[in-house]
This record gives sequence, C-alpha cells and structure tokens, in this order.
Amino acid sequence: MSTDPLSLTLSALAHPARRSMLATLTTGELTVSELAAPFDMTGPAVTKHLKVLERAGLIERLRDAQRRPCRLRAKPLKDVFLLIRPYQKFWDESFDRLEEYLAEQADGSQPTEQNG
Amino acid sequence: MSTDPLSLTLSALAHPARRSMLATLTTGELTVSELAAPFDMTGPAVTKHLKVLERAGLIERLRDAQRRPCRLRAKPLKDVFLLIRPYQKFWDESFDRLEEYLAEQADGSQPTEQNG
DNA sequence: TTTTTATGTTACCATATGGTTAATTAACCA
DNA sequence: TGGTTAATTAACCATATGGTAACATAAAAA
Repeated sequence: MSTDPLSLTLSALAHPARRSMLATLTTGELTVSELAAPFDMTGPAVTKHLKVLERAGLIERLRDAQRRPCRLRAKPLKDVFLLIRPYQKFWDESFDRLEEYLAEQADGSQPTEQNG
Repeated sequence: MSTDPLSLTLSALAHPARRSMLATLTTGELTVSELAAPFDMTGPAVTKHLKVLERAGLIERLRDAQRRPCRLRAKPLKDVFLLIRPYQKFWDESFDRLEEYLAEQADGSQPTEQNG
C-alpha cells in the first residue's frame, strides 16, 4: 500500500463504516463503544478501523479512565479538498456553472499530483 | 473491499500513480503507453491501475486501431467533493475563513454518510 | 507473410484489508 | 481480592492489492 499522507487519508475514507464514524465524530468526542454501536461489528473490527483513521491523522485518541475517546482531526481532509478542487471544471461537462469554471481558469489552478 | 461507488472512487484515488494518471488525463485522451511512460512499472501493473480507475468510473476506454486511449470522467469526483465539503469548517480550527463557516451553517449542511 | 507495436491475460508472489473468536490488559467498583 | 467494563492483542481466515515474468492477441507496417 501507499504510505504517503494523502494516500493514507484517501484509503481511510474508502470504507463506509469509517466515513460514518468520522461524520458521527463531528458532534464531539466519543468512546469506542459509542462509535461501534450503530454497526453490526465486533470490538476488534472497530479497533482496526480506528487505527486506520488514526494512522491517517483523521482522529486523535484520548484517555479517560478505561475509556479511549476519539476526537475528529479534519486537517488531512483539506488535502483531499485541494486534490479534488481543480477537477471541478471537468465533472460537469455542460459547464452550466460557468462562473466557477472561469474562476478556476483565472487563478490558474491545474490538477497536479502532490498536490494542487 | 467496499463496492459502493464512493468507496470505489476513494480507493482508486488512494495510489499516487493513479492520481498522477488522472492529472495527466486532464490534458486530453492518452494511450496506455503514454500514461505509463512516467512510471517505472511493467505493462500489467499499468493495466491493473487503469482497471481500478475504470471500475470507479474515473476513466473511459476507447478504441483506435490497436490503441485503447483513456479519457477522464470526472463526475465521481463530485461525490468526493460533496463528502469533504461539510468538514471544511473543522479543518481550520482558527476559523479564519469565517464567511465560509457561516455560509455552511446557513445552508444547514452537516457531514453525513451517503453523502453530504 | 513476417515483423513490430500496442495492449492484455495468465499465473504467481508478498503484503494489506476486513472480518472472526479467544484471551489479555487496564481501570474502575464492591 | 474479585468482578465488571472498556478496549486491545493474538491468531486465524478469505479476499484484495500491487507488483512481477511469460505468454497471447490485434492491428499496423514492411
């Protein structure tokens, strides 16, 4: 697997359960059990998902007695945003959002790797 | 692996070579050899990367004699954009882009799975 | 027809992913 | 001490990923 930060972030996002966990964490810190509750999944499986998120820097682990609450760290998502944004002019072929297209042209941003 | 469209798109993006190929394709249609040129990679490896991109709907394969040119299809990236956008207010903790934060609040968008 | 070019398929390998059950650690409570 | 709760580790499994080398196919060029 690719171990550069952007690749780690993207593959962390490439699982519905992990995306759902991230979304849940926007409401605040949550324990592993709280995060696990909506899923039909054993504890170890949840632990593994959290490790993937942690390795990507998308969550931070804390301590509270025997609990290990998780906190959202959204910064890595900014690089995903910067990767995607230059493609905005390509995904709507009818160019009905012409303002955005022209704005992109004006600031000269082009999709490039490592990264926009 | 997860086979929902968004997961397929994100894992397709989770490799530097594939991101680089996509970026290159913004200049227009390219053959497999042209795409492969910058990489120290054998033919089969390139074919596999292209299949991952094709499965995610990020490229389209064409025919031109013995060539199979690739064309960028950026639409799936829009869903990545919609996934990421609601987190924008979280990744800059200093909230120095207050306008955007307030705009997001106004349109009531919250990060949720399946999707923003 | 033969050769070259462009690309794909097959078979194989090592490692990663995503899940399980069983056992273990860590901290609190009685 | 002993028991409960919270979470992780260990061991295992099936499948996917990312790469290789060797071979096969398709179309153009000589």
